[in-house]
Amino acid sequence: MSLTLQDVADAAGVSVSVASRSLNGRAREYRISEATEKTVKKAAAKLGFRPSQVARSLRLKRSGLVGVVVPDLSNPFFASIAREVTLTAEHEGYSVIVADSRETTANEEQLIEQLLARQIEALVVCPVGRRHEHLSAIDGTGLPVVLVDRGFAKSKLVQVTSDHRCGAQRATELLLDHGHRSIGVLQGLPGTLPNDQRIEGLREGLAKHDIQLDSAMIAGDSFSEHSGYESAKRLLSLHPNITAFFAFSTPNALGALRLISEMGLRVPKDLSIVTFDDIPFADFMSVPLTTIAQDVPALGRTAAELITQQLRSGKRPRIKKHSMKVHLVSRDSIGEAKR
Amino acid sequence: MSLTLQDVADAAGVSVSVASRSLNGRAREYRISEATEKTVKKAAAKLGFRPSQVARSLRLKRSGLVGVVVPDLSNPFFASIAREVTLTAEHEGYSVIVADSRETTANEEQLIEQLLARQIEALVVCPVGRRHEHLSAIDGTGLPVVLVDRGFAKSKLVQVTSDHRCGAQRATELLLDHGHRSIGVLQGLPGTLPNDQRIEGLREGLAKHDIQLDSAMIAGDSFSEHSGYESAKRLLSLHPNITAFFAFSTPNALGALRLISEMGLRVPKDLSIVTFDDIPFADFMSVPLTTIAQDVPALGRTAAELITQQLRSGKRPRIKKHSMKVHLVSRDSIGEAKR
DNA sequence: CTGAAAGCGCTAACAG
DNA sequence: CTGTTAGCGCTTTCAG
Repeated sequence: MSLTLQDVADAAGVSVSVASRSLNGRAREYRISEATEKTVKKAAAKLGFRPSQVARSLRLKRSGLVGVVVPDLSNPFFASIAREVTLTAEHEGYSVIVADSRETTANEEQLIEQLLARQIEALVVCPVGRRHEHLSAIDGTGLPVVLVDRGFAKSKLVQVTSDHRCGAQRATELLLDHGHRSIGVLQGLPGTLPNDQRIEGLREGLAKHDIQLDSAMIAGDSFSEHSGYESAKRLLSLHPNITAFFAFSTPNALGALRLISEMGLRVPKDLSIVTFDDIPFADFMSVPLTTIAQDVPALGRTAAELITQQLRSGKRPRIKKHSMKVHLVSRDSIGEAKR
Repeated sequence: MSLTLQDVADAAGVSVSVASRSLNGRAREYRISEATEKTVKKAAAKLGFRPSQVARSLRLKRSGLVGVVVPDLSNPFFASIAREVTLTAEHEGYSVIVADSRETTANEEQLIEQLLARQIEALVVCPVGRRHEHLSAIDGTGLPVVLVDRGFAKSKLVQVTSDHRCGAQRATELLLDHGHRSIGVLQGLPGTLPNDQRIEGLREGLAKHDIQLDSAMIAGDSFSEHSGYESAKRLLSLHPNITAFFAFSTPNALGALRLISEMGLRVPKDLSIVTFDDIPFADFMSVPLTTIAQDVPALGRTAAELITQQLRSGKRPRIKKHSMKVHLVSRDSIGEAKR
């Protein structure tokens, strides 16, 4: 099959050790004559020698592999995170194995198991759900683990998430500033950190204006368009006086938008809407959505940095929870509340 | 560090060979007593033994790794392809290493080199550019290689692409049927198969109506929004009688759209537009773009199937070029040409 | 039915 | 300056 170091050594007329040392740029260290080094390198090049990383991994006990687990790689949000990790990993001489958990924790666990068997040196995961025992267990092992996006409030894991609380607060205040007092909230998956932190921000935003959070105004069970549509429908029928929606994800908002247009209403004339996340092509939308945009590449980049730091230093980062700034993108989906 | 088979063997009071055989479900084959098998499995479970894939790979000369190289993982198109490959690979017990070539062939070559060093068993790549010698070389090695999206007309590589020609032909005829005779073409990267096949389809569509392709009506040098904007601008100034644009990618179309709105014109009243590809959220756009949509998951799935077939049979597929159907998504960006 | 031992391709002591 | 050799963790002949 493929060439081995022995072949190169033979071709160069040296021993494997010399060949190994020459090719690994350690000729100096071992005081190998420049001539020999050249010969070896030339032989390797001529033969098209490609050292086996697996043999290397076994010997060095370093696989040079980083695992990335996301719930859905076709979602631009996760793809972007995976990309950032991949780019820095490549830069650092690592390769990335990506795994797609298809939004289920069982898969997530199983895939991580596989990754560990492959001797990955670090793991970044965008967890699916609310359980994290399996992740904590790995972290306890000493393997660097970084969580992205979905974190867990009460865990010592290293995690990087957007500042959902602050973002939600701003969104809320924005609506309040436009006179909205009856705000329908289209939430995502309850129990996840992003969702719950946004609720928290919402509560704080309202509190600033001395308004109590009314849980009857919250609906939704996932970050999907379907959930947005159904929740908007339900809220609107229960509370016809609603003047604005706060959607926790763009799909949620899109669902609401669909309902609104089906009802023959207009945004922002009849109903206002603000949403979390941002989508590509937002500028070309018929309803230019005002959103709280996450800096997705920053999430990925920070995770990657956290990983490389640990890989290099062998030490855990001091700070466990990393919060990425969000920013308001004002478009045109918020109008003045009618009284 | 982590446990070895020896540890399990010790714990179970057997030899490594028996341990290995028991855990690999080959107890029967080796006529190991059920009792011993159970003991071993129990011991392994209790210790939390995880066999080292790298040692296994070395011994078996099978890494269980598939390489995927894309130009930009954050692009939903490529992310979706990567996902499909990942899902089937996972299903087949393989893991996927993804690499992001950042749209340059030099990176692509280098990353593939790394993947080969990792002893990948198959490679799927969405090539960046126009060169393919490096890919053909690998293919010659016997390693299964499948190209997706950007193919190469004159190469014996296995490739799966959309039926760009047929799609372009339909788009062209659609425009012609609406009376458009002066059509500006916003092309992508010339020299790539998708681009050139679309030109071909365009030519055929026109030919059916006895119209000659006028290369002066074609502009553009990449699949980017910038190229779309600039090309539309140039074409419109050179040929003010243009009544419709045929954009080769959604970004190209978006660029044109931006120019059109800057000029205070309306789609489809003043100008019609049809585009290739499809974007998520297209239904929510202010200009509902009529497009020729590719079946992106199908591209990825087919590539994955082609790979698994080869992995299983060890044989090259008979058919090299695989063409995926495209379909017309009629929205509302084409109007009747004014005369 | 079970065990000893070789060897996958590489690196690093150790010995010249 | 260079070569010999052990061994990373696993599977698989080959001998019992």
